[in-house]
Amino acid sequence: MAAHWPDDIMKKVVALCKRRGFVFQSSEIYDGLKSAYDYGPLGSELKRNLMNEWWADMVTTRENVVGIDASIIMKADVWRASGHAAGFSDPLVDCFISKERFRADKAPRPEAGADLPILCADKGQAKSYQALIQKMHNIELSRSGKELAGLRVSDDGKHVEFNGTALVDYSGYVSPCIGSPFLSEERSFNLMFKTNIGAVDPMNDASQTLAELSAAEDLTAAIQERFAGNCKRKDAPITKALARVSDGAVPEKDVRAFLIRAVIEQITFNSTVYLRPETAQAMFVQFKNVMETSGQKPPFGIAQMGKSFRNEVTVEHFIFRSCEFEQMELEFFCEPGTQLEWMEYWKDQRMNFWKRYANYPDEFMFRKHEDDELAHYADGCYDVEYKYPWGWDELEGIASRTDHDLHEHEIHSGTKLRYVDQEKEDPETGKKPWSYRPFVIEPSAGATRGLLVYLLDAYHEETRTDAKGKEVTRTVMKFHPKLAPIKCAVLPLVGKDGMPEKAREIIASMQAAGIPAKYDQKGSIGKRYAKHDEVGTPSCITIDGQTLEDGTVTIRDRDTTEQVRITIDQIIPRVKAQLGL
RNA sequence: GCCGGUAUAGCAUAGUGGUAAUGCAACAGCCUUCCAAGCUGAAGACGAGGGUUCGAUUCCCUCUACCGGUUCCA
Repeated sequence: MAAHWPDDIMKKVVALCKRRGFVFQSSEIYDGLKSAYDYGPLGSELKRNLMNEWWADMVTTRENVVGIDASIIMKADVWRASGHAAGFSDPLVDCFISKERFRADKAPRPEAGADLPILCADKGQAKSYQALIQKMHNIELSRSGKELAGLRVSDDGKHVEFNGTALVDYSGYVSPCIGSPFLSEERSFNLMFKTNIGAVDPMNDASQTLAELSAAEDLTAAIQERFAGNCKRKDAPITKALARVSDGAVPEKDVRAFLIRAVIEQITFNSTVYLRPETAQAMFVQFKNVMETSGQKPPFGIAQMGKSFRNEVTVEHFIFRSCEFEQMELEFFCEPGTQLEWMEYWKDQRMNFWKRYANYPDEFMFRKHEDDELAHYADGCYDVEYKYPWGWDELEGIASRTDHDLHEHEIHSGTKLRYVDQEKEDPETGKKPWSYRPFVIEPSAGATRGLLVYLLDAYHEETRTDAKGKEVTRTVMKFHPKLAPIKCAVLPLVGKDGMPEKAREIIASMQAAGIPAKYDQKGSIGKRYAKHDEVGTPSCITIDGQTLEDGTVTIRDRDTTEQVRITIDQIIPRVKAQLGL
């Protein structure tokens, strides 16, 4: 944990966010909505500042990167091509004993005839699991320390046995945590937010159709009759479902529910759209349009910032992992063979970016993905990690995705997604021109995670002794001036003697110079300083009696609390310099 | 999801089977010449639903949300 943090840093940051209007819980007056957050007056400024910095760094200061702003609602075909519709529907399984939830495809797979020891965390847990299994299956496993023995996979691999008697069906795997074979059915993980486009709710049609079909004696025949037209299409949900049923792939008891589900899917098929689970796909899908209209050619990038939506297995740590989040992504298209050099380049660029605005740059690091951790199409991936209060965790992923995405969209859409290089020879044929699908480097950052990182990085508590000898704590958010939601506060020392008027005058001149300055007259001067420390305002200008006499003001630094007296015409250049304008 | 914990005003704490107190903050005003000063005033809460009860914020159940663990991602 960083030295500048108190123990309960998360609690304090969350409280400050609410108290000062950075982040509120969504739908709070209706009891709140899980894992959704609203950014208040200061939070929306902070987020906008961060995202503007990213956009400036990635797009407006580079000749070979252009931006897009795509629709959040995208056609289902996009997600079938990207693999999100299928590949992300990971089969999840619950262990009835330990209650853990895990991915079936990642679980250990003891073979036929193997013993199935259940390994618990400690003796107490072993005892309670032993009792639970006895209650559920009426068997007593032998316990040795924290291990329970007696179960094995039958020789044909179909059952879990105890003393030669089949107890339950064997799923082919056991739970990763304790090795239990007492598991629920596989259920797919609903990654994407699905919705329907169109003014008429497709559920009207679905319920009507189901009411008619469910009256039929032979459901399969009734479906075939009702969907005769759709059944001719091989990729129609109803066609696939009927085929699975006739293959016997669906257990008898589940057939009816399975078919009813397929009917609903068929009816909603054409109106189904998804909220994007990542901003990346639009950049692949619009690759051709963007390249042709912007005059770009590889190496070049398409950048996008915006919201994405995922149903998470678990949401946690405030805004760190939420269902609705905001991304800042670049897809950088380059010549095949040059991708790893570009990855090194973007790694540096991105790490420099995060460190630039941080008080503690050493709390960022790279983590290289091991080969077995990489997606099958990727040929390299680094995460930028931050040292959160709960440990190192991800902030940005920089992946080398080969030409996988463009390739998939070529296949699914039938549109060529290539660049034709007139100057170069195709390495395979040796002939000009070279038509290739660019390889892609993808630096994909979480904007809302970045926000959390800088909230944590900025949070400081300083204890000092006040005039009465009492210990007081100063909470100060040491935001980088570029990120600070309020850039400068102008404070009349007291609300009379022409000080407010003078302050308003100064604010008007600052705003005319492009500095968003805020007026604040509420409460004593000390309170106002404390409040602006807490929201991270880098400097406060104070108008006092002397201002009216000689045209000087004091300017106070947030981090040191030191004040210097300057003339009014020095204010703008000084504040501008601090903001890097 | 699951396990454990929590839920009283914006925040922090009281308290009670007969609907709630205090401090800070916020708001209006007065006063105030540099680091959360003072005075006055007004406002604001028992997370939601159900049950037991004459009566529930308090006891019971359910739900919702949050925090900590467990697993997927930006």
